Amino acid sequence: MHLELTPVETVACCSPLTREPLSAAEADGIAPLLRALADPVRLRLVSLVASHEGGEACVCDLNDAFELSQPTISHHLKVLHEVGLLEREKRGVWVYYRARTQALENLAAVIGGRTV
Amino acid sequence: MHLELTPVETVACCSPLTREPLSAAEADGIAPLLRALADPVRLRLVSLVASHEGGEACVCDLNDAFELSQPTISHHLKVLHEVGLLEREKRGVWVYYRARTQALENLAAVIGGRTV
DNA sequence: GTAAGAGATTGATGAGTGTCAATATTTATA
DNA sequence: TATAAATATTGACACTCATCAATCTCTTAC
Repeated sequence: MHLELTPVETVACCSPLTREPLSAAEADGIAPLLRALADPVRLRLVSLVASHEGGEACVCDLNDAFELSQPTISHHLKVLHEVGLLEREKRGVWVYYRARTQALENLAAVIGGRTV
Repeated sequence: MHLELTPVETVACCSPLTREPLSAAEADGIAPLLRALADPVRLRLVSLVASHEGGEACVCDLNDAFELSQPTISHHLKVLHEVGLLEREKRGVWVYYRARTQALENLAAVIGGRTV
């Protein structure tokens, strides 16, 4: 129950980039989402989670997919979670992440010029 | 006639983010495009150009739309051009930029999970 | 309660970036 | 040729960020 809107919640309200000029406020809302995605490791993390069976993936699996330290992966997951692109769920000792596909679709709609 | 592929030319070849895990190479190709878009000013620049009548806009108009110095706008336009999202054309003293909407659509397809 | 494992946090460091003032380049015109 | 206007480039500075080693927190098992 939080009142602060994550960037992901602010993106569903904009018409496509190519239809009419984005307002400064809209751009400020969308940019953090893109910045979160604009890293090769985070792109692959989102892709790994989203395409994983069940739509979710355990951090333990994600760590093995990269030749990066565990804190680094944890940091990237946090960035994606804070911006609202990934959901977190702790089950026992393990943490599972799930992609918000609706958020990705909304973002794509703003960039690509299609209506959702 | 250049042989180097701009990021924008490498993005049309990937299946959606949510369908199968992005390879490291694919992620390296897409990230620069997203990084170019992941700035509020550049987002608005692309939007201004793309939604402008005729699909193109003069730099002189773009400068007036922001309270930023002329070199700063020029810098942002260069970033967008280098990555292949904007095309440049010089006509007389003025320079016109045009958005590569196909590139935006391809990028949106990778993010949003739809096939182009 | 103690040990072990999963994941997050902290602090540090080097690389990258947005911005501006100053300057350069290019084009048109007088 | 000289002058003015439109863009681009350069150099500098503050700030952000990706990464790691070390440490911490939490959960389960013995």
